[in-house]
This record gives sequence, structure tokens and C-alpha cells, in this order.
Amino acid sequence: MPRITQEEKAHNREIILEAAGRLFRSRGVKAVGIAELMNDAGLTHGGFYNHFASKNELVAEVCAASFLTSLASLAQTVEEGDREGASPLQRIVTEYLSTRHRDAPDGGCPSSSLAADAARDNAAVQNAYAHGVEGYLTGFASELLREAHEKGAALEPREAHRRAIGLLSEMVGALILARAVGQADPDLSEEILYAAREDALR
Amino acid sequence: MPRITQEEKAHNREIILEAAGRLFRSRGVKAVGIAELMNDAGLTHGGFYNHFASKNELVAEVCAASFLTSLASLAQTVEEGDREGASPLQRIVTEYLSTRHRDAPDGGCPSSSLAADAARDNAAVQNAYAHGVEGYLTGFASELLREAHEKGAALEPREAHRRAIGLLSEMVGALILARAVGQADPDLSEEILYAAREDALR
DNA sequence: TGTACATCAGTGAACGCGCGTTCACTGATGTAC
DNA sequence: TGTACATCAGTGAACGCGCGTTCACTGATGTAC
Repeated sequence: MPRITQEEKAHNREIILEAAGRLFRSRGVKAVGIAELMNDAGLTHGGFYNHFASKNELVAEVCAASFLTSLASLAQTVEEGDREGASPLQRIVTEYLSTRHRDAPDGGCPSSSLAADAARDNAAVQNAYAHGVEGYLTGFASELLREAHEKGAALEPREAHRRAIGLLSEMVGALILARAVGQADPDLSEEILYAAREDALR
Repeated sequence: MPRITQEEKAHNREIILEAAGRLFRSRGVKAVGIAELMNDAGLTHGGFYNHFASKNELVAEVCAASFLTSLASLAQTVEEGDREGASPLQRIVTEYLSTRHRDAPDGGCPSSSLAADAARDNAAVQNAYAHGVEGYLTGFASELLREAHEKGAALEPREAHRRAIGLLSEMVGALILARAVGQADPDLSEEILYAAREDALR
């Protein structure tokens, strides 16, 4: 049956990236093997190296790609317009700290689901991760500035960046904690999401 | 040379637990093998199963033990008395979000360093982790109540627990983020620690 | 207290297994004329 | 446009390696009398 079209090859590469994005975020990089990954993508494991030089290279690309799609969906949330009078940031916080997001780490925010893997992986992965976090912070800060300006409140850019860090930290921490205690203590998990939501929304 | 005293056996068990506590927190459970672990403890790997039925069992014990020592050192920080007029909680936040703690995950807070591993490990580990987090929250909440009472401010126990969750979430999130971007973007890492410290101290 | 024997912690080789990676093979695609 | 040939993506077996775990062995400890 092979050889296939260049177009098809590029498509297969995307499928592999998507499968890896899902699996790495939900189960961790170390826990997912090439064979399982490729099987999930509907291919056999030998062909992996036609697309990536190594698993490490894939991890770095997945990290970057996950942040891109995640930031894009955040931007979409911002543009969606008000719903029940909630501001874009309020909608982001509510969605981020929802049981839905907690229970679906695949497709969710990589800041939370890839943090531990990034901290322990190689430089390429760490660069991709750090770049992604910067993207989140920039987005949050500009939205904070926009909302402050709208209300006629004074807000220094540096102060906005500081608040963005505080906000992202609380959201990431709460989501990670809620996930980690989710099986053993579901009530505490819900309480963490609820309390952090209240706290983050001021 | 073997056999050894029962006392010595118990001592060796403690040494293994300590080595595992250090290694698991700094490098992750999956990245540390039994052989390396035992070598680090000054023993050969075959003897591991004289102390633990499996690696899983060790992980659960390490998780529980790490939280115990971590909570004990927190209690010590509280009792140490004021330094430069800082309250116990302020001292805890300052120490927690320090570069020292960021750079020494071994010996540090397991809420941060074992969160990802706990979320993906078996029920025993998740129970130990959840129990540890509850311990942290209880400690924070009672300290918040104590400090509020000292100032004559009104604070509901439920509200104190809610604030404790917000505080721990922000600390855990900031520490995890600071660690994950530490290599790729040291400035951002420092900024995260600083901003979260400012934010958490109100 | 002394003696005889069963116990069992540490040792290090060995086991099976799954991992990341490589490879010879196939045959449709891409390309040169 | 048609033909001949080189390319190369997918396949699946195979490689070496390190993992968690098991095991036969040793000899000092623990115990029964």
C-alpha cells in the first residue's frame, strides 16, 4: 500500500501530534510509549521515525503545539462576547476551574498538565513550556489592562503582569491539586475548584 | 556479613524511605528505579523486597512520610516566633516561595513535587496525597483563624478554609511554574516567585 | 549461661517484559527524460 | 503525455537496554532448650 502522498504524510504527522498531545497531557510523557502513541494514531510504531528524530523531539513539538491550541481557545473565549454579564477573564477563570476541565486534561491547559514533565525534561521542552507560559501571562495581563481601562481604573502594566502571575498561579495550582485529590477525596476536589474560583474572581 | 540486627533492619528501612523521598520529589517516581534508589541508600537492589512488597507500596509510604516531615517543619516555622515582625503564615509564604525551596524539591513540599505523580498513581498513593493536602489546609486554616482572632477580626471557619485553599493553590501553582520555567527563563522564574509572594501576603 | 539450630537481611545474578530505536522490505508516489 | 526509475512512508520483526521483581546463597542473628 505505501508509499503515500506528501499531503497524506503531513496529515499523518498532525494525527501523531494530536494523539501525543492528548496522551501526554492525560497520562504524562513517561507513561506513554511510542507503540501506544502510534497505535492511537492508527499507525504502526516503526513509522514514527519518518516524522520525528526522537521521542524528545516529539515532546518539545507537542508542548509548543498544545500551548498554541490552548491559547487559541482562550482567545476565542475572550471574543465570544459577554454571557450573563461575565467579563472575558471571569469566563476564563470559571471554565478553567470547572469540573469539566479537571476531568479532561487531554485538550486542557498544558501549563497544568505538562508542568511536571517540562520541569524534568530537556532544554527544548523547557523552552517550549516557558514560551507557552509567557503567552498565557501576556494574554492575562493585557486583558486585565483592558478591563481596568474599561472601568476607568488605573493599572500599571507591571502591576497587571504581577496580577496575571498571581492569577495563573492560583488557577494552575488549584487545577493540579483538584486533579491529584480527585479520586481519593472528590468532595475536597470540588471544594478546591469552588474556593479557588471564588478567590480568583475577587 | 548478613544477617543483621532487627534494629539495623528498621534503620535501613528508614534510609530507603529517606532516599526515595529525596529522589521521587526531585526527579519524579517514574524516573527513579529501584536499583538507583537502593544504591543511593547504600544497599544493593535485591534487598529492597525485604522491606517493601512493591515499588507502588514504597511510593505510598514515601508520600505519607514526606507530608509528615513537611508538616512538622511547617509547625516548627510557626512556633519559631516572630522574626522582623512577620506572622507565622507570612514566614511560611516567604519560605515556601523562595528560590531556596524552588531549587530544593527534595526535602520540599510534596504538594508541589508529588502532585503529578499522585494524580497518575494508584489509590494508596492518592489517599496518602489527599490526606497530606488536607493536613496542609487544616494547618493554614487554623493559623488564619488564630491570626484573625489576634487582630480582633471576624472570620468564619468555613471562610478560613476557603482562604486556605486559595493560599495553598497559589503557592503550589507558583512553585510548580517557577520550577518548570527555571532553566529556560530564570528571570520569569524569579518574577513568578516574587509576584506570588506579594499577592499571597495581601 | 551455653549450645544447637532455624531464621532471614543482604548480595548479586538472573528473569521476563516493555521501552526507544533500527532495519530490511514493499510498493505506490514523485521525477526525469 | 508517456515511460522508466529512484524515492521513501508505512510495516512489523528485531535490537539492546533498563526496568521491577525473583531467587539461590551466605552467614550472623534470634531462639529454644
